[in-house]
Amino acid sequence: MQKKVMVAMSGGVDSSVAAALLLEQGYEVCGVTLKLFSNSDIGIEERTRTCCSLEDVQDARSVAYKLGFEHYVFNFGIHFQNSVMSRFVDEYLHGRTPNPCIDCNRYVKFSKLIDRALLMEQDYIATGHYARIEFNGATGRYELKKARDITKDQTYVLYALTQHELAHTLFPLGDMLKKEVREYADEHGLVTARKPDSQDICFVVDGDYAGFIEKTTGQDSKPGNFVDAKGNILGTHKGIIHYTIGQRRGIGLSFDGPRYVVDKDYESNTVVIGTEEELYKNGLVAADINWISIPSLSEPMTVNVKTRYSQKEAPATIFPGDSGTVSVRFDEPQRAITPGQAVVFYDGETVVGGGTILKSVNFDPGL
RNA sequence: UGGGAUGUAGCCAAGGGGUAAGGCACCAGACUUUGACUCUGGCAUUCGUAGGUUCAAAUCCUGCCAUCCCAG
Repeated sequence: MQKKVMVAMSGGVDSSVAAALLLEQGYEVCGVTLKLFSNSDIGIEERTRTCCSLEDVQDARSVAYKLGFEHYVFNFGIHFQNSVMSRFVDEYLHGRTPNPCIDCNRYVKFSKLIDRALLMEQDYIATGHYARIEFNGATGRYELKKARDITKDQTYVLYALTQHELAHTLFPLGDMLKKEVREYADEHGLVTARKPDSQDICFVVDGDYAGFIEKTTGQDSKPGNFVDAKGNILGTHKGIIHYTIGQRRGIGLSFDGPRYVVDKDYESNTVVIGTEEELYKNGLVAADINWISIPSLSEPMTVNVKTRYSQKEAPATIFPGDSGTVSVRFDEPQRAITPGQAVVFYDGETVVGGGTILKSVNFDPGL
């Protein structure tokens, strides 16, 4: 019998095409656009364009209308507020660098949306993400695999999906190139065909994420010292939330060459700056691990590792650690390993699992 | 107050008669479904200041000012 799928439609080109493809494939499709916040929530004018603007909802709705299926709007504002925005602020205040897109996927788009979809007697949800899901009969597990269009692969932001979520999710664009998606949208007259790709944090309109944090907390960020690795004071920073590890711009101090943020200390409110070389570490400890292709890690495993979005993977060995943590030891030192960011483990095309970086470490190279 | 040294962009700095290198910082674009990195481009009609010499002065000369160092 015909399977039912609810497509999460952002109002962009990808999710529009995803819906159209599923329809072609014979699914009974309905669309939903998640209302994640209103402009007043993020302190901007009601009319300003944002990712959850009325225009986007209307674009999604008009695609649904054209293709002939139902379209709903779910208000997930409370979930987004609790699980994404407030976490984002809290992480920054504690000196870490969060990745709100991953939180949104983990806590809102997949978990909450799947709950709701199942309640509405749907079989699946679908999104316009570039990734593939396959069931491995040998292990009995659902696997997350890289997209065919490797330049648009989004597995890095999807590592937190559980087996239950993967079992009820479809990624229709996993085998398509971005170019083909745009062409398809164009040929089928979808209004979203020419819309630009989204980027930046959706709830921070002008790129001023620090301003967002200050507005949310109602407090200006506290200035502190820039120091070098030896603790010498070099200058004054604008507040620890303005910096992330590996960052060059915004230090405002002049040296004989470029300097980068190499560490942040929340306790003393200091930002440590140093040279490019000082950014390299050969290991890290991660927590909050989600395993996908394996049930758990019981012995060391050789994998390829990404410590940030749009970064080439690096070979490493992962070791099970205390209380569910994982230690990662890289073959070669890696640049700017940043607490709060996601670390994702790959075995070829397949996502083994991933977690949140707790801290970078330097393993003794001799061991 | 003597003696010495130095003043070139926000910072460091080349240039010592022929029309202002470079680095850092900063700004703008590109790239990017997070923060970043990276890339490309921009950034001194003017060299502490006032005169003088010269076809031509950041460059030579003189006065003044400022800063630093050493004496006392």
